[in-house]
Amino acid sequence: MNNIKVRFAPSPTGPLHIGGARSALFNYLYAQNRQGSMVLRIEDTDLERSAAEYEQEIIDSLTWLGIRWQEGIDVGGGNGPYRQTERLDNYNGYVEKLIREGHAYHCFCTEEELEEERRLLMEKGQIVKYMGKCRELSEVERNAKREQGLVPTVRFKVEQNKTIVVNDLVRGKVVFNSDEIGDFIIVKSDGIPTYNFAVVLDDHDMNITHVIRAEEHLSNTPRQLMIYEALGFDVPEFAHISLILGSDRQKMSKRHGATSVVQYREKGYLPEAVFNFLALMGWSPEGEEEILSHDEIVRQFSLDRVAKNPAVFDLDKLNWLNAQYIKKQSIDNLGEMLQVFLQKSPHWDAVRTLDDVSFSVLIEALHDRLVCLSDVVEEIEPFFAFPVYDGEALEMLAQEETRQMLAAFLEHLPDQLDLDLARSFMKGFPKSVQLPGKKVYMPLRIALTGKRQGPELPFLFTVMGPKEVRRRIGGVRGKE
RNA sequence: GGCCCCAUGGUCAAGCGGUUAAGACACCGCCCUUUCACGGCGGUAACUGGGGUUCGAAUCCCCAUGGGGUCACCA
Repeated sequence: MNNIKVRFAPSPTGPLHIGGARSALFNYLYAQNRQGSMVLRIEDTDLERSAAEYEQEIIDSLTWLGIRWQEGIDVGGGNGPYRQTERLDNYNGYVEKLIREGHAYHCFCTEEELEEERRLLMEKGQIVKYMGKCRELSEVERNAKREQGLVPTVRFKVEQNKTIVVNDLVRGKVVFNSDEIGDFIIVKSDGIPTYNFAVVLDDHDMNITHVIRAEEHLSNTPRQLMIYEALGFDVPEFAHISLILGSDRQKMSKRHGATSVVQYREKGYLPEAVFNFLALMGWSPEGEEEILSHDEIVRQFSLDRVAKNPAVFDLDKLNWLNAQYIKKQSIDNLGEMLQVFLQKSPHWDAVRTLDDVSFSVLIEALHDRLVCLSDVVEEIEPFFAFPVYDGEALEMLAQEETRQMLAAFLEHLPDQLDLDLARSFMKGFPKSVQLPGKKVYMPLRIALTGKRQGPELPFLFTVMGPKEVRRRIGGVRGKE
């Protein structure tokens, strides 16, 4: 055990996003690979948008994915509390220190004033930033403002013309100049610290050694670095991983379809598949094998192999991976996993009354056909839905040849069927009626299901049982 | 718009000065299968452009172009 410590620090303003999950995953993988630990911290300083229910949902999503942490909101640890709104007392000392040492000051500018300033700068084509109106306010002036009822924010005083270098583990040196950055707010007028401030304090107080987060935070990093310096903190390592984009190369958002982890969970994606898939978004293993177990990914993970370019979310590939993971499941296991989806089927009553053997056969028939678990609802249709015949189907069934074949079939069909029996029977039947397979299989399939495609006939027979098979074929023959 | 990041097939990506420029998904074809799917085999398809550096550049540098991010009392 070394002292490597990472954190995932979501704000509970919505369900866990695919991109957030990927950030969490990379943190987790890095920590696991290096025998370090991980912290889950909730950044809920946006009182407006944060909601308690999302906190639990995020925890559930991470847990579902198989991501674990050693310290955090739900498991505790020696650096708590892990919810920023519960850490307010921790921040005060730092604010006072910054003000005392001239690194920060109270600002009484109103929203309207700030907006006006921005508008003016925009018009003049200058850099839009806070110009430091309240920077040199005297104590007398400040008291006057307070008496007017103005509640101040606290701004960090940005030293001008300083070069700030972010040493990024995936991007290398990234250079910024402080002139582009205006004095920024570190404590809001409601007394709550802003993200850029709280994140530094918490990462420091929690002994975070590696900050692995999405690239959208890269431009914020110089601000944070200035705070680290003003407070005399050691700076952690940074790694900014690029974003996940939608198919139109824009940042993933709701209009790109399912973007939250729960949505994939509900659709019936396996956590192992999503885990594997997310790992492959921006990271690549050394070998050619891309289907990798949790342990294998942990073993191989390294920030050196994290790509710098953004990645378009590839649903096709996720689908393929998920199908692969489904195929790996044993029949029993798959049957178990399918229960909750099966219950949503209109044929649930029929499914639940199946005996164990027939149920296994049903699952075996579906095993290689499912992309995600929810597909099962559609895939079991041929087994249970009463056939509906279209014109083409009726035409085939009306042929004399077909009618005779079906009559013969009914005669030969055993009264007891298991999968092996059904297979051998189907293999031998065409010969026994001296017909080519072509004249037998497709008409039978159509008679039974009304469809030209679907599971193999022996599966159909076995799950339906001889009685139901007779009933359906009898029904067809009744149609004159 | 300023600043920052990025740039290899449709997508994910390997490559880190000398390769016939991997592999995966998707797509197409063939095979297996008297259905569809699964599976097997094969195929189409890429270094954004222009300048340098170098004996030699997908790899290094510069510019252009394109895409993305960020400039909040959001994180």
